[in-house]
This record gives sequence, C-alpha cells and structure tokens, in this order.
Amino acid sequence: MPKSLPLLDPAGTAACCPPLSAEPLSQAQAEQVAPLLKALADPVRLRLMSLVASHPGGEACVCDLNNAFDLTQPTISHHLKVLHEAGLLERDKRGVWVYYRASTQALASLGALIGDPRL
Amino acid sequence: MPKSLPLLDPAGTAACCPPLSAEPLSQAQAEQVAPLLKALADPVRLRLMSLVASHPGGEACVCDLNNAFDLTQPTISHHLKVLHEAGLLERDKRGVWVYYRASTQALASLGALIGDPRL
DNA sequence: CACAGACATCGATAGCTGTCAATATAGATG
DNA sequence: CATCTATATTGACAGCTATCGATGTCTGTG
Repeated sequence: MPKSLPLLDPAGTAACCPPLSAEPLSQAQAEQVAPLLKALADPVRLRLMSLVASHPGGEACVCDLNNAFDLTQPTISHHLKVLHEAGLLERDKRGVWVYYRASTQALASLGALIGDPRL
Repeated sequence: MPKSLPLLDPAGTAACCPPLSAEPLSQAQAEQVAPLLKALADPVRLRLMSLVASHPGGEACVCDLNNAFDLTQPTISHHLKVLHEAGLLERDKRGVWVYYRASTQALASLGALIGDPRL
C-alpha cells in the first residue's frame, strides 16, 4: 500500500543542510551534497535538466532529448543515468518510451543551500 | 571614481539565466554556468566556501582554513584558487596573510537558477 | 642583509569522466 | 517467432583533477 512517507530527503541526499553561510558544513554533509552538484556540473546535463524541467507537462521523452544535442544516443543515456542516480531526475518507462521528470524537491533544496537567503 | 555599475554578472558569469524550469538553457548559457557548479562540486571546496561564508566578518584567513582539513597546504591553496578563479571567492592580501570572502552575488545567482522559484 | 613564516606554484601520479562504436535488452507489431 | 525501434550497457580511450612533495615568492623582523 502507498505509505504516507515523511516527504523529506528528496534524493536520499540533501535537504539536510543549513545554508552555506549559516554554519560550516560538516565533512559528512559536504560529501552528501557534493555528488548532487557534480551531477549538475556539466553543460550537457544542465541543458538536459533544463529541457526536462521546462518541457510542457514537466516531463520529456528520451527521444526528444536525443535530438537536442550533437551527441550519440549512448552519451545522452549516460548523462541521464548520472542525473537519475543523483536523484535529480525521475524515470518513468511507458511502453517503449522512457520519460524523465525533474525532482523539484532536490533542486529546491540545492538552490536553498547555495543561494543563501541572507544578504 | 566609483561608478554606479549595473550590479549584474557577479562572477563575470551567471546571473544570466532564467531558472532551470522556465525555458531551456542555451548551450552557451550552460557552458557559462557549468564551471561555477564544477568549482562547487567538491566536498573540500564546499566546506571551504561554507567556512569562509560562515566566518565572523564574512572572511577567513588561509591559515585558519588550512587547519580545518587533513590535507596539505598546497592542496588547500589549489582549491582556493579554483574557487577564486570561478568567481566564488574574493582574495584580499593584507600583509603576510591572505583573506578570502565569499561572493554572495555569485552564490545567490546560482541558487536562484537551480532552486526554481515556482513550486 | 639574512632569516622565518605564509602562501603560491610546479611536476608527477593515480583515479575519475565524457565520449564513442558495438552490442544487448525489451516492448510493439506483423 | 522474426523484426523493428527505443533505450541501456559495455569496453576502450583521451583528457581532466585531486593530491602530494619540493620549491619558489613575498613580507615582516632581527
């Protein structure tokens, strides 16, 4: 049965941390957050996230994404896997097609951590 | 004379882009933003940013930072250089000591781009 | 000037990563 | 079952990067 889960820890990762400038991140926290940023820190993956997030309906089919780049299909597949394993993209296979959807929670947490509210 | 500058483009980089989910990033935009994320996408550098940003006065001396890690001084120096060249840390040499300060503008822009306001 | 301390740079090395071509898998369809 | 199409996996390779030890540079001090 669908359990009414706590709804936190979007990517099994980081809604964990106070903003960067509040108090210093522990090593454990840093090692938890870094992989998320690493997944995002690539031009192709940034555009993939953006394409998916801005797609009508909030999801995009791999077939659409492949055509947006001058890269081979395995390469795109690789980048999607990286983003998915980081918890930034959710997969949904429907028939022969696979749809990806951005994890708005994970993105929001990351954004909040980096873009300090104070200032 | 101090000019009342536009106040944008914090790191010569990215206050450039609409949030990820508004409309797809161009390749040029992605290639502009990715280096910032890459600089941040390392546990040591994340902690360095956090240590500096959360330090009283908003700045920290390298001598303080060195002791916070089990790494050699050249390695810390290297990471600081990466962050500085990305535009995320500002350097200020005062006598023998060097102080670093987080670029709150760059961080805010990045955070805004990633953590979509909608939702 | 000589020296000591703070920080940066250099050179080397092991490990990671983006890309591709080739191949596999899995769903739809005849 | 045979085949086509969409996506994933594998293996290989070039390029990047985190780290270190050694050394250089600059600054204050005796």
